[in-house]
Amino acid sequence: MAKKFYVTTPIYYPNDIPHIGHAYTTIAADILARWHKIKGDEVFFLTGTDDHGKKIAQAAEKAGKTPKRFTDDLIPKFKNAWKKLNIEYDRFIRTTDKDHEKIVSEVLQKVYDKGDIYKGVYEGFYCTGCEAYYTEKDLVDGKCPVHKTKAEKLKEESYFFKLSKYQKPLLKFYKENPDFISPKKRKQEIINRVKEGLRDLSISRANFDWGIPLPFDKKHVCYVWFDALFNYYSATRQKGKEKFWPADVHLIGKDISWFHCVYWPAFLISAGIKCPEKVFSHGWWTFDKEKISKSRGRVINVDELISIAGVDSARYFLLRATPFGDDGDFSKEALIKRHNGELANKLGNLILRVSALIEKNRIEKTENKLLRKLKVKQITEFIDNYQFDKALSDIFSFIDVCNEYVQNKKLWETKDKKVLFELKESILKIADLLWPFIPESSEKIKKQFSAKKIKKGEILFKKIKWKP
RNA sequence: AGCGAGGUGGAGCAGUCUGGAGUGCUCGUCGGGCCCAUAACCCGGAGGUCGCGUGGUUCAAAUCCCGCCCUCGCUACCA
Repeated sequence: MAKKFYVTTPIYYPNDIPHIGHAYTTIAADILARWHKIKGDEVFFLTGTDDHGKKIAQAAEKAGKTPKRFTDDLIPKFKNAWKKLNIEYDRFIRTTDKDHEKIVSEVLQKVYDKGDIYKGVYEGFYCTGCEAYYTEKDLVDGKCPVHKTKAEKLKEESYFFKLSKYQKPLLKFYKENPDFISPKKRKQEIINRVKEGLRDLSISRANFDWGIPLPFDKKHVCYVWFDALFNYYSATRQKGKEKFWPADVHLIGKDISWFHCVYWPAFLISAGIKCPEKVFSHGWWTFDKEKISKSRGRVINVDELISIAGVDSARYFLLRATPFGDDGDFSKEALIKRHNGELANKLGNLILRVSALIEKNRIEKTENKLLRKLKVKQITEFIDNYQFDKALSDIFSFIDVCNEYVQNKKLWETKDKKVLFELKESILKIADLLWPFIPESSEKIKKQFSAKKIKKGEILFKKIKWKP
């Protein structure tokens, strides 16, 4: 029987422009999904948007639209970005989807009945200019960081989730599931903070209505995290999808690891639902060594990312340049260097020279000794352990071996049919392994090299001229 | 301040968990080869006291332990 594999990205905030950060998580999820498809697993890959919340309601009002209409208009931006990046997700969920709203409502009731939700008072510092609450530490000398006006301390009725009650169950859960928080370096960070104690969490608001109403008090709507996190679960309550829960991995940016590693399992334990297998937090990209900042224009959006060297090169670069989980630096120069040096000079060149030689000569079936030098087992292990950079490094080492092989065997003189066969088969294997990373190019290579008559093809990766 | 991560030839990394000659990779640089191929490919060289203490453990430390310096990240209702 086929194994199941369920991978998710966070649900993104629809008012954003899809940028390198969104793309990174989503590409990684796509790679994992494709990888498991190759292995023959039954795969479910979920992404989507978080449509609720006060900020959206306000932005919609400004635009003169209903919140629903406003978000409807924003969704294509994300769907198009994923299409351009060759992301093959199975479902695009929105927190406004009816099935999701129904599940959240049911779970809220369940957790309420259990006694884990109580009515309390939320205190915060309110800035009229922002029409938003700040925590004390956000304020600068008691003033709003944006408007520099004095923030008012306000109290508001709110429902709270008894997070404090789950400190011990969470610590127990982490102990019993040592790989739940990944990579390792995030684990101790989270555990130490949980050990310091947990405060109950406000999960409702009564001063706006763009959200899911609490089933036991319709004056309140569910506040962001409770609503948003459950998307991962509600997507599996559809007919035929039940078997996918619990998720095999939630891919997230390290900024939201606290919510996924603490709130999320606490909610699930309370609701009596199984917890996901793993939450993997990847690192952040800086841009030319500077922190990405929207206000200073230091952000790479998806269109820019693709325009530099194409989709496959962008996908390749993001996963090759930095260990998944560490921070990385993005620059146009670094991307072009990888594109030229690795995809064009090594892989592209190999494809071209071998296809040209085969076109002019013939191949003859033989035992493939060359292929033994490809460390398939090692590469498999790397990908299964989210070490994409190392997997790619090993695949490209084998490409080097192939280029050496052509050279050492002086193929253009000997025209050895058996050696050409070995190369052909090896290239097909390389294409298979690279498919999750660079699907478009991989499919072209496979088509070219499995044809009856192999011909010298188009250049796959054109070199890009670059002057720093 | 607390917690976490990192400091390896000119640049970027791997190697550290499970100690074994400073090993490896990419870029750059110098020299050679080849001409099938995208001025691509292949071979070889130069270049590092592996942040510091000339600290501890050990036959042996980039790797384990201690101290210090520097850089970066996280510190909760903010998606």
